[in-house]
Amino acid sequence: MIYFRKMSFTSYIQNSVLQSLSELYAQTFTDKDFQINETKPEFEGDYTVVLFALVKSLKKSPETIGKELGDHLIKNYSGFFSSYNVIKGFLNLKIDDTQLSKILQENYQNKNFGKKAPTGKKIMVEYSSPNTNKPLHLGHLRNNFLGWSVAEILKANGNEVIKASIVNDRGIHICKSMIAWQMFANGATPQSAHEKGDHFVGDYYVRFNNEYQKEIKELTDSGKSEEEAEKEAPIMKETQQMLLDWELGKPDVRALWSEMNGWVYEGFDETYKRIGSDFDHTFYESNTYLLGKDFVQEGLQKNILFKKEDGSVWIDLSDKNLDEKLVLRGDGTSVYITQDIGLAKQKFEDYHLDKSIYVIGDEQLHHMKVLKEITRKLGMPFADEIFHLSYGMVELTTGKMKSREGTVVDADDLVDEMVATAEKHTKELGKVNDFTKEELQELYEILGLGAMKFYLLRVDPKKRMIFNPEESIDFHGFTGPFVQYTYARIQSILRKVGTDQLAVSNALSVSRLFPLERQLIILLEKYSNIISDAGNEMNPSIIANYVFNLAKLFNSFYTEHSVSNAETEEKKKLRLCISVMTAGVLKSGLQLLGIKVPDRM
RNA sequence: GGCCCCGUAGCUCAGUGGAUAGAGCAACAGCCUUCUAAGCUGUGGGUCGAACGUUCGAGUCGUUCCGGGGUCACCA
Repeated sequence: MIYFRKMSFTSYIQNSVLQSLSELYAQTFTDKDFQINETKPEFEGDYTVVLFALVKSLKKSPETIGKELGDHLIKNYSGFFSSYNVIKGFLNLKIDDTQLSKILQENYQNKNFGKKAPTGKKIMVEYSSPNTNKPLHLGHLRNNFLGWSVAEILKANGNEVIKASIVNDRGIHICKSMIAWQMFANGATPQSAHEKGDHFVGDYYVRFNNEYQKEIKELTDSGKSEEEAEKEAPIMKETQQMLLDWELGKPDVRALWSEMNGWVYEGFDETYKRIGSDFDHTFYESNTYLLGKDFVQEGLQKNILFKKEDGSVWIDLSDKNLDEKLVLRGDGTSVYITQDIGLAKQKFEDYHLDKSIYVIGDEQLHHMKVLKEITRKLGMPFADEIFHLSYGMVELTTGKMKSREGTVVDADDLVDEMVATAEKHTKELGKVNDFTKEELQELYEILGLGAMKFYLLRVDPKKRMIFNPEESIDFHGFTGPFVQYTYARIQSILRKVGTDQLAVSNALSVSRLFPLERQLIILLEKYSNIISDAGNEMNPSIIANYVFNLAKLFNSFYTEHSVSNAETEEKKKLRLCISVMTAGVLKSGLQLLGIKVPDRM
């Protein structure tokens, strides 16, 4: 039986204030007539009602309103509020300790605390979307972590979520790797080269570009213009021919294509498995690139699309401040947007989606806007449920990552480096010397990936971020390991004290709470709202910030108050409950970020 | 040039229109015989890019400008 709380503190306070206002002043108010904030630490109280906006309609001073409202709340909700004070237009309310104990009592063991009841909505989150001509890099990591985390956050908000990826497995870029392999590999395979498949294929892509540049230089040296050279370079001509052969389905080309893509998928799978990315469905462009042509005919009939003299088909988006956009070439072949429209439609039809989310970099904002507008003009019912979750590019201190210039931070290398750093720190501290080799390796992975995921998810997705490859990602402060450490510390308490007595006694009879105790319970109570906010904004950084603040507050509590040597047995029980619940929320929050927790570190 | 995003401490970032703008890193000073010091406590550090405007109240909303980035492909 999963237990979902009906009302958070803030909505309870909001309701009680609304109720009190109407009883006091015989007027109707809405939640826009006042605000509820957390009380600033320098004032006495937990939550603050900001009253200024009420002054006009009530024609009373804010102090008077505060006094009247405060008295009324204390009188009518005495079990909930214990005291109040008014400073200028701020009504500071203090929540009764017994109310806090009650919340703790009811939820400290609830594994689903903060999660929402089913909405019945089905949402697809498409992310990752790699090309098969090169390995994954830092930018893909941000995409993968973001997509995975948003999917989990949407699940926590009660939605059914389908994680999907579309693999760009066809096109000129793969042919480049294939041509270079034919020219230089002498039949080598990832096995014979002892290399991960995606890196192996990626190396031939780089090889292609080197060769291409060499040919261009030779041609320009012999007097050709740069433009001519680019067209005439033999290796490029071969590549273009190969793409044509691929589209015709020439068996030898298709066989090589399958084999090389297979190598890449083996490499990708290894990386995905290690970083914890998974997909419920994978689309392949080789299967979808012909989609979307049927709507062209339909659009032409409805006069939404028009044909130019050369036979190419266009849509006019000038009324939406966008230009004309080509949707079908003169020779009848489709362009990128064509298949995107087809795939969008297929997704909604095959999966009966309520919403389709695309996790794609902000460089494609325009493209996604066009896609949405075209589906709208074509009258497709799902047009408004296409959502582009755009995120900022990851750049290096030295500028953008460019695969051709070798300035790409490789995903596998970075993971290795993070895990190695975790190993170094762990060995220096020497707290887990009794671990087996396997246990140690698992710990390093948990910590290294935790540091990396937290680092990439703690900032607002839509902001571009700058990564300095010279400075390793930190393990102190606002980091994954800091939160993981707090969790491990709590496990240490539980090992020492044991939780047996909690199971027996249900009643928490502590009447007075210390500031840190009540602050922790109040912060824990907010987790539910945090999950909602993160879901509404599709923003994992809200979770990351929350989980950090919770860990930080717990660490203060930890140094200030002892659990095992608590002043009384009742205090001990209370603090055990706080510790158990904090650990649970930390674990749950980190899980939404794709980060695991260790029992010791 | 049109459209979109960003500009907060030395660095990386928080900050639903509300009180004296906050963290982490870096710097400095303390705290391990007691549940894990990957921690805790404290100090210093800011004309919130600039100027007007709306408001009882602006880092937050509006306008203009300055600086940075993206995009405006018959590439994906």
